[in-house]
Parts: sequence; structure tokens; C-alpha cells
Amino acid sequence: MLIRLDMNDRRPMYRQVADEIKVLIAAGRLREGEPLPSVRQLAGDLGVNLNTIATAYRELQDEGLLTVRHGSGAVVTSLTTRSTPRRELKKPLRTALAQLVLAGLPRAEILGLVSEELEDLLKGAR
Amino acid sequence: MLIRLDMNDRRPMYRQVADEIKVLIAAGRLREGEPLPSVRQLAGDLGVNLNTIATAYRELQDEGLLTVRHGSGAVVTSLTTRSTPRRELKKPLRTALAQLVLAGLPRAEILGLVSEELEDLLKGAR
Amino acid sequence: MLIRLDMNDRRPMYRQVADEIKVLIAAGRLREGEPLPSVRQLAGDLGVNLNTIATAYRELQDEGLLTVRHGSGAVVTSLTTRSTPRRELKKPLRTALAQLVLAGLPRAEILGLVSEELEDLLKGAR
Amino acid sequence: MLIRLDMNDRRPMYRQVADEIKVLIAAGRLREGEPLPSVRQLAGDLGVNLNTIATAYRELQDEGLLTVRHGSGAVVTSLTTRSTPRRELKKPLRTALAQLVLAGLPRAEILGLVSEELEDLLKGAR
DNA sequence: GTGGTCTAGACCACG
DNA sequence: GTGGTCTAGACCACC
Repeated sequence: MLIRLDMNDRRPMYRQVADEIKVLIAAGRLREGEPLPSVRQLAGDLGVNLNTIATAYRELQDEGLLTVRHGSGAVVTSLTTRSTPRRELKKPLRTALAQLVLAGLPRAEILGLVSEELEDLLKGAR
Repeated sequence: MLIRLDMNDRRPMYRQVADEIKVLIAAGRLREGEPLPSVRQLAGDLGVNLNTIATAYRELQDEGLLTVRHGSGAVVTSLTTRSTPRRELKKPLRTALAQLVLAGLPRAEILGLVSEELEDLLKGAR
Repeated sequence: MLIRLDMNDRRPMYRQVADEIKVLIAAGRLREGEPLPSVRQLAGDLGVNLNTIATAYRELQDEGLLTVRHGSGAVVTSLTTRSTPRRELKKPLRTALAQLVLAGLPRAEILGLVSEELEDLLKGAR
Repeated sequence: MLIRLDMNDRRPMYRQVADEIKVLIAAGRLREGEPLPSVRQLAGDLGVNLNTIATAYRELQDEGLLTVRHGSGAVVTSLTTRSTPRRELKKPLRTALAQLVLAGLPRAEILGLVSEELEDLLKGAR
């Protein structure tokens, strides 16, 4: 699993893990029905506590992205019809864009960045 | 000041305040040299403790967006190109976009949203 | 931890703590990877509030000297070349030297003092 | 008067003024008996409040560096026999040096900086 | 156990 | 008036 934790990131580790997995799913690098590494496995790979990974998986499960089956690990769930209120989606986007604007990037460059990231996510098809 | 705190948001309140102010600055709704409400004033308006706002202002000051002077107040400062490492800017953007993709929005709609938010930020000129 | 707060010092207590820790790190008496006392522990030792120490640690974290992890504690981090603008480094030095000159110390004695302090810092190797 | 205030400096303005004047005196650019600009004059030049300068002068007076005479302004006082306890002189020096060490400057460079600043201060004779 | 955040309220320092 | 600091104590989040 291509996840890297960043010690300087102020987000809790379990959320870094959850967010990274979301990106992998969105990018199609983890596909529907595909099994995730076991909690133990991933914890070992990343050098973190079991609970940290368990919490991350639970969060993803709560959002409907994962199905956890006792004894047989977690798999990516059907991607259909998830419902996140529109407003909640806009806030992080707005904040991220504001940061780019404040960094002084011109409109074209920001759009370039967005496009680049978005294509990267979408090229894995869904 | 058009700031609203969201109880469901998991970010700490002081960061919500700081992020909202960043958006206002990026959008040009708070312009260079313009004074911010006093710590006590804003705390009262938002119904939070004075220290919460003080922490937010301090964070913005550390990022160079605000100049705080003791007996006076806080004003928006130098919008001159701040140096935030490119990688740090991309991560939140990536996460926000992944969330949109996972919500099932088609590429066109996502780009539409981005465009809409970005124009809203940029139309205030910088 | 060999830290002593000075009531006559006009710096806020949290900065005294932060500055003292910086000296300890610079002198190699706190080495990379070494854990710091917990916030509560140090607060108790120094007889101050927990928040005061938390603020000091946060300041050090912002400067990249400490890595603080939630459930664990704080450890000394990267001594890799930090980038502080040259001018900011010179100002405190200049002020300290001016004070020595005004105290009437002859050049030789000042240089002796500097040398003494500097060797003390450097003898811990880096 | 060659004083420049730095908005980003966290020290209160009156102390910046006082410290800068100390440097000027130490460097001999303000000599014994020489008059300082009036409070009004300096306040106007620096674009700050009268009280700010008055406080700075009072601080210098308390340290015996200035003599303020009603109606005729302030002059630099006799530089003889000021007594600042040795320990108080060492602390700022130690902190400034620690900062240089943490910035990764090698011993030689630090000594070079010290020497440079010190010569600059002393070349004006006392 | 750890650190993080927030409150209420106090007092100080600055302009 | 402004912001800055500190306390006491609470509750939460993380590992």
C-alpha cells in the first residue's frame, strides 16, 4: 500500500491513513471489492499502533467506503450512491483554494494544479 | 465579520476561525491594511472565549497574514508572495478533490465547482 | 530537566522555557530523538500551569525543533539546517553584545565570555 | 537617529527603541553628553505614539544611560560604573549563541559574526 | 498514559 | 481601549 505518513502533518495519524486510502480509492488504485491489507499488516508496514489503523478503517467503514468482514479482512465497497451534503464538500475545497491564492499562484497555475490532480485521480477510472 | 462556526466540523474552533479569515483575505473581502475586529469583539460575536480568537490571530500572525500590534489591534498585512512548500499546498487540494470524486460527481461538475469557488475568490482582486 | 524560571526576567514564562530548551538542545544535552518530559510533568516540576508548558512546546514544534505526537510525547527532532534569516540571528547577538559593552567590559573580556559560552554549547557535539 | 522599527519583531516598540539606542551608545555613535532628539521629534520620525518614546527614554534613564532634564531634553550620561549583575548579562548572550548554533553555523562563522559585530560596536571608541 | 482544546476569569503591558 | 499571559479546571482525542 502506497501510504506515507508525515510526522509534521498536524492531522492525527489515523486520519492521515484514512485520507490516503480515500485518495487511493478515488484514484481507482484500490478498486471495488479489492481487499485491503489486514490491520496488523498495515500497522506493521507503517510502524504504528494497531489501534491507529483500526480507527482509520472504522472511519472509512462509517463513510461506507469499506466493508469489514470478521475473519476475512476489509474490502472496498460499492461506490454507488454515497451521500455527502454538498456544503460539506465545498468547505475543504474552498480552504485549499484560498491557500493557493494566498500563496500567490496565478489563476492559470491553480487551474493547472487542479487539473493535474484531478486527472491523476480520474485516470484510474471508477 | 462573516464567520460561522460549525459544531460538526472536527477542526478546532480556533483553526476554523483562522481558515475562514484566510478565505476572506484571499477573496479580497479583507484587504491589505484593513483592521480586524478586536479579539474581544470577535469572541463576543462568535460566542467563544477570548483566548480562542487570540490563538487564531496568533496563528495568522505566524503565517505572516496579520500584523498584530499591542495597544492597537490586528491588521491584514503583506500579501507578498509567501513561501509555502508546494507539496503542502497540494495535499489538502488532493484530499478535497478525492472527496468530490468519491461523492460521485462527474469531472465536469467538479471542475465547475472549482471554477465557481476560484472565481469567487479571485473576483475580489488581489 | 535543568530549567529555572526567573521571575525578574521580563520574557513570558513560556518563552523562557522554550529558550532554555533551545539552549539544552544546542548544547547537546538534549539529543536528537530524545524524549522530553511530558507537559504535565514539566509543569509540575516548574510549578506552573500545564498550558504554559504546552505553549512552549508548541513554539518549539513550530520551529521544527520538536516533534510532538499525540498519545506519545515530544521528542527532539531534526537538527538539520533550519533556515532562519541571517538578519534575525544578528539582532539579538548585537543587543547582547551592546549590553556587555555598556557594562564596561573590555573587548578581551567580552570575547572571553563569548568563547566560554560557545565552547560550553559546542562541547556537547552536535 | 538611525533607528528602524521592525513590525514583525515581537518585542514591544518601546523596547526596540530603547535597545537600538543602547546599541548606538555602545557603538559610540551617541556620545557622552550628546543630546537625544526630543520625544516629540523622535515619535514623529518613527511614526509612533509619544508615550512609546517616553517609555523608552524612561527605561534608559532607569538604567542610568540617559539624563533627562526638564525643558532641555535628554542627554547621554556618563558611562562610568554602571553595574549590571554578570549573570543577567550572560543569559541573552547564551540565548543568542544557542540560536546561531541551532541554525547550523560552524564555530568559525559564529566567532566571525561576533567579532564583526563587536568591532563595529567598539570602533566608535568609548 | 499522552497532548489538544476550551472556558472563565484574572491581571499585566502597550499605545 | 487594545492584545498578552497565566491560572484552574474541565473534557476530549490519540496511542
